[in-house]
Amino acid sequence: MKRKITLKHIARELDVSISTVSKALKNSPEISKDTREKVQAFARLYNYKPNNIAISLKNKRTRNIGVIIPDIVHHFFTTVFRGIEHYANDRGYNVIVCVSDESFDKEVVNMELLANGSIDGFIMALSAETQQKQDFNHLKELGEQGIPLVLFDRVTSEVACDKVIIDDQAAAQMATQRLIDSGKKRIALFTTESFLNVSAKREAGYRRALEKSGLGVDDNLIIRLPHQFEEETLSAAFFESQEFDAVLCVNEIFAIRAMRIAQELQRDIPGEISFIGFTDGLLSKYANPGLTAIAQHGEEMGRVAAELLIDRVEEEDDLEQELPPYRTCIIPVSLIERESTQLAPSKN
Amino acid sequence: MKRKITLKHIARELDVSISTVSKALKNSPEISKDTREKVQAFARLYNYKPNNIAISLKNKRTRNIGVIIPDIVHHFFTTVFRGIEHYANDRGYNVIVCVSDESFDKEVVNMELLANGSIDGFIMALSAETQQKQDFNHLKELGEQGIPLVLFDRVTSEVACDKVIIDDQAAAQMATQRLIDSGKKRIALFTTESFLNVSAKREAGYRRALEKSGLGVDDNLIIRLPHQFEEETLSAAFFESQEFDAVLCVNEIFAIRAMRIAQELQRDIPGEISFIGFTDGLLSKYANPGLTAIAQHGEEMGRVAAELLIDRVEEEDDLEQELPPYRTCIIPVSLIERESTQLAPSKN
DNA sequence: GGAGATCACGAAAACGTTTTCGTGTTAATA
DNA sequence: TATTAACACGAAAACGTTTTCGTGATCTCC
Repeated sequence: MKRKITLKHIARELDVSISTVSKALKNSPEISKDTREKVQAFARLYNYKPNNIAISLKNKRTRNIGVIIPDIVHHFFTTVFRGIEHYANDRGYNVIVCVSDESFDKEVVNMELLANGSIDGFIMALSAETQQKQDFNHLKELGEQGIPLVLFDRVTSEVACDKVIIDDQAAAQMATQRLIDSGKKRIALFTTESFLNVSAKREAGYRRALEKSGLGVDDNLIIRLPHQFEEETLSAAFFESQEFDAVLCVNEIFAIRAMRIAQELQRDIPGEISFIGFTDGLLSKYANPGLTAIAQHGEEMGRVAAELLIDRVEEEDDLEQELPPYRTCIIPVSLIERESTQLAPSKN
Repeated sequence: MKRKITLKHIARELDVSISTVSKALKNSPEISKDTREKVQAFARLYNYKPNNIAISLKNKRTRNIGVIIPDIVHHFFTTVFRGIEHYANDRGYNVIVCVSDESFDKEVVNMELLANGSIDGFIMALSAETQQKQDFNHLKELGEQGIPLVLFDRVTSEVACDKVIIDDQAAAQMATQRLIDSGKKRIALFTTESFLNVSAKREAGYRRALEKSGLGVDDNLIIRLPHQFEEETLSAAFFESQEFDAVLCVNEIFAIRAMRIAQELQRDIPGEISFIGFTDGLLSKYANPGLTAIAQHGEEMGRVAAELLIDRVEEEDDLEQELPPYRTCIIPVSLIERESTQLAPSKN
């Protein structure tokens, strides 16, 4: 087992000083051509690679970024993650992931662990519990410590930092409007408890579209399902007690389950009932019939988030160059039409 | 912006030495009760947290583990990842993820980057390209450098290390046998190019079941689809040119697509054709009809992989305690029955 | 009251780099 | 030939810890 070789070994072997080796490897003009070549040849021969940890300690920069997400087995988050990872890698950064499991405590613990030198900045989406508690002290502290933070998707106006979101309200309004345009009159909304920021905004957009079009909102058509979805919660009963001709769902699972119940009740899709779901994931694509979905372009979101973060991390190196103000990027959504709807062509 | 406080700051402030502070914080009996309490109070007040990087440099242990997977937007891999992450966190480790995108080069580059001090060991599944090239030098080098490695799912016998797999052959054989037991006589196999280790093994299991039961293998019933699945590849033509009454698919997507074609051709599922797919993911669960699937228990796989790795990492600390031999853990699969089959009760 | 033990603490090396600031040698210049 | 400049390199500090070892001061015991 050949141990890793260090500058010190090379120096001793070649009978020069550590500083000379270090400079020679960086091609410093301070070192003679002869010595440089000798050192570089030796280094290559023994496959010398500098120790990342030592460099991090010296530079106070790790080239690691911390990503904290509520769940990893979740199509949207993994999509964002892929965007982050690709962009970060291209700029020479590695990604450390922690999963909060929607728990406030795990979020705090994980962040504190990483904040002590392991990373140069954070990218995260708030856990459900954090949004419920509205406790953001751990995030505010980052600011005081000078650790950059980018929030995506699940954000809060309580903390000042860069953000990347979609315009949930506009997206929901657009989708609802498209259903209205296609002739639907009674549109239901399947959503979650409203402490989730995104759900609240989507509901607002849904309401707005109905009001603007003069159809008005019937609160009986809005049903709120628990965040941790249980199969029985969404039952056929609702389909039989209420009349509606379209459904907007704040996520894929709700939509898929709802479609299945409709099929069991022999309702025609999209004729009798149309369905649109948020988040264009695997389920939407492979459902039968295919589910019309609002694509959030997670990969693009991740790319932008990583770019904002790394830019800020690297700007901080230039001491006292004043930092740009915090930005909020809005990633445009798009509506992917499939068989669960029969929409008129878009006006745009 | 209050900068992070260090041992040196505390020492200066309290007019003691750095060593005293360090020991006091660790409750060393060498330090008087008075001094300990004074130091600890001060540290708490200023929220002192030791710098991870400095500790890593000192201990030559980072408490990070590197995970390299071919794709993150992939249900099975994220499931494994969740198992790794949870277990690692419980033991005080963080996880750095890199995605190889099924590319040999990215796999090598990412590993080299992390191997220079950033991590204590690797957990990985081979990229498709690596399996195709059969080039494992980057993995063998890890061994020489004394960096522990655990391979899962996509493994190779070429490198000596701990491994976690499912018994793909036995699983495929079991599933095929169950189809036979339920009265099916002509069972098709939808698989990928065979350079993927797992596909090859699953095919072997399929063949074995058919041969043992005396049905024999009809090579016309085996179709090989490209790994990067294109919609058109799997067409109705096959359904019309061949007669078969069941299909075993090496992944979910193939199965879902196949079911859909069968439905379009008005074939009754499971009456006329039954379907079983490998990997029990979201699609299997939410398909209509639900897809009977072979569950690989990714989370358990991840847990075991992380345990093997961390055990080995920590054993290496005890110098010259001889290391245990490499182990291969086989995670049992289970068959999740849904509506795409009508199986007789299992014999076990 | 002196020998040895115990106590409480500090100095310094070490981990592997980078970087600043010498310094001795050689070459160019007046 | 004396002065300076350029050159090529080394010593040492620094990043923030941990840990070994040394050392004064106090205490115990005969």
